[in-house]
Amino acid sequence: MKQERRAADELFSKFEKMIHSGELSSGQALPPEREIVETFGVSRTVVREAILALSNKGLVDAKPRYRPVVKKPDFDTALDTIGNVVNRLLDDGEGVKNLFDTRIMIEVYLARQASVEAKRDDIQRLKTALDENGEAIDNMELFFNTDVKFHRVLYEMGGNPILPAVHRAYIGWLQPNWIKMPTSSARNQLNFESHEAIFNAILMRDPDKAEAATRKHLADAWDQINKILSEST
Amino acid sequence: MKQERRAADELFSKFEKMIHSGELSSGQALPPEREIVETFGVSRTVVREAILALSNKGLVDAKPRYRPVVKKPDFDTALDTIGNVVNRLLDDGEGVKNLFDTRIMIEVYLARQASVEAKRDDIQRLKTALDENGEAIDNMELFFNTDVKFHRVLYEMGGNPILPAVHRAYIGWLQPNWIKMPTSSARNQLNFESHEAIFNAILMRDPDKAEAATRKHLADAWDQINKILSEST
DNA sequence: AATCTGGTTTGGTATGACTAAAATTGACTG
DNA sequence: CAGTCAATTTTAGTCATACCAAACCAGATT
Repeated sequence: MKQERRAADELFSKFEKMIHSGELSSGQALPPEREIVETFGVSRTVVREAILALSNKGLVDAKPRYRPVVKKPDFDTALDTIGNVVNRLLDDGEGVKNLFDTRIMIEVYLARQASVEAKRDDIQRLKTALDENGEAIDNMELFFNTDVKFHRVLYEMGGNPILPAVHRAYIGWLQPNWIKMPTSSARNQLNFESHEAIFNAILMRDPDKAEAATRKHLADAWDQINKILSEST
Repeated sequence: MKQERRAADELFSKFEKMIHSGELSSGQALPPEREIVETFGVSRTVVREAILALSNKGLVDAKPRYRPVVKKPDFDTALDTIGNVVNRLLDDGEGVKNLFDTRIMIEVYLARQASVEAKRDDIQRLKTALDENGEAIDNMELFFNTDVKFHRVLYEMGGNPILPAVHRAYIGWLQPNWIKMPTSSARNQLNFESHEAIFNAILMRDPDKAEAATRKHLADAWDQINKILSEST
C-alpha cells in the first residue's frame, strides 16, 4: 500500500493547495514552465505533467500555447471532467438505464417541488416554455430544443445551480441515444401533451399528479430509447 | 475558436476510442511506452502525457512503475475524478449548501419511494441498521458509522448502483465539515429518533410523513453544519 | 493613439541518457 | 518436476538539451 508518489503528483498537490488557499486565484495565470522548474527544482518534464494533471482535473484551463489559467470552479466543469468515464458506463444499456433512472428521480422531485412552492414568475416562465414547445410541433429541430428548454426551466426552478448543470450533463450524455430516435409530428404532439399535463398539475398545485405526469412522460421517453438500444444489440 | 489539438490529445483520443470499442478491454495493460512510440510515431514525451491524461480522467489505473491498466468504469471512480473541483466549490458556504440541498432532494425522494415500494427484506435491512444505530448512542465513533450505514441502506434500496456511489461521494465531500461538529449522547439521541421517525413512516407506507421526517432530520443536520461554517468566517 | 514589426519568451515536441524498480529468465534446489 | 531465488533485461520516472512555431512585448511607424 506504500505507493510512493511521483514527483509530478507532488508538484500537482502543491499547486492544488496554492489554488485552494487562494494564493493562486481564479483567472490568474500560472508562471512559465521554466520558472516553475527553478522554483521547485524539478525538470520541465515533471512540471508539464503536473500542469497537465491540473488541466485534466479541471483546476486550470490550459489552451495549447497559452499559459494555463486557474479556472473558476463550477459544477459544469466538474461534470465535464467525468464525461469520459460516464461515456464508458453508457457503453452498455444497463448504464444508460441507471443514469436515466436518476433523471426520473430528479425530475419527479422537481415536479413535486414546483407543485408546492413555484412562484408566480416561475410558472410564467414554464408557461412560456410550454407555449414555445407547442408552436414547434411541426419543426423537428426546434421541437427538440424547446423540449429541452421546458425541462431546463424545471431544473432552474429549484434555485440550485447544481441542478441546471446536471441537466446539461444529462443532455450531453444521453444525446447520442436521443438523436437516433425517430421523430414525427405525431410523437411531438404526444410529448407536448405530456409537458402540458405536467404544467397543469403544477398549476393546480397537485404534487401527486405532477409526479404521475412526469413519470409517464419519462417512462415514455425511456421506451423510445430502449427500443433503439435493443435494436443495436 | 480553432484550438488545434496537441499531439498528446490526439493520442489520448485514439486510446479512448480503443478502450471504448473494447479493443483494449478492462484489466488489460497498455503496451510499454516505447512500443507506443513506435506504433504511433510520436515521442515518448507525447506518449507519457497521453497516458497521464488517461489516468487523470479515470480511464486507466496507473500506479507508479507499473504498466497502466484499463480500469473497469464505475460511478465511484467517476465521482472520484471530480473530487478536486468539488472541493474547490465547497470552499465557500454557498457551495456546501447547494450540495447539501441535492442530498436533501435525493433522500426525500428515496424516503418516499421506500414508503411506496420497499420490499420486506429492504425494511428488514433498514430495521437492522436502525437498531445498530440505537445501540451506539453512547459511542461517538460507532454512532457516526451506524448513522452513515442507516442512510446507505436507503440509497441501496433504489436498486440503482449510481445512488450508493453518490452517497459515498457525499460522505467524502461533506466529511470535513461533519467531523468538526460537536457530538454528544444527547445529539445522538435526537438523530436516532429522527431515523426512527423515518423508518416508522416507511413502515406505515406513508410517503408524505416519510418526506417530512427526512426533511426535518436533514434540516437539523444542516443547522449543525451551518453553525460550523459561520463560525469559521 | 492605433497599428505595425521584429526580437524575445514560452509552450509543444523530439531525443538521448541515467536510475531504480519491475518483469523475466534460467539456473539451482528440494 | 515443481518451486525458489538470483542474475539479466525491460521499463517507468526523471533530467537535460535542443528546436520550432506561436504568443508576447516593446519600440518604431503612421
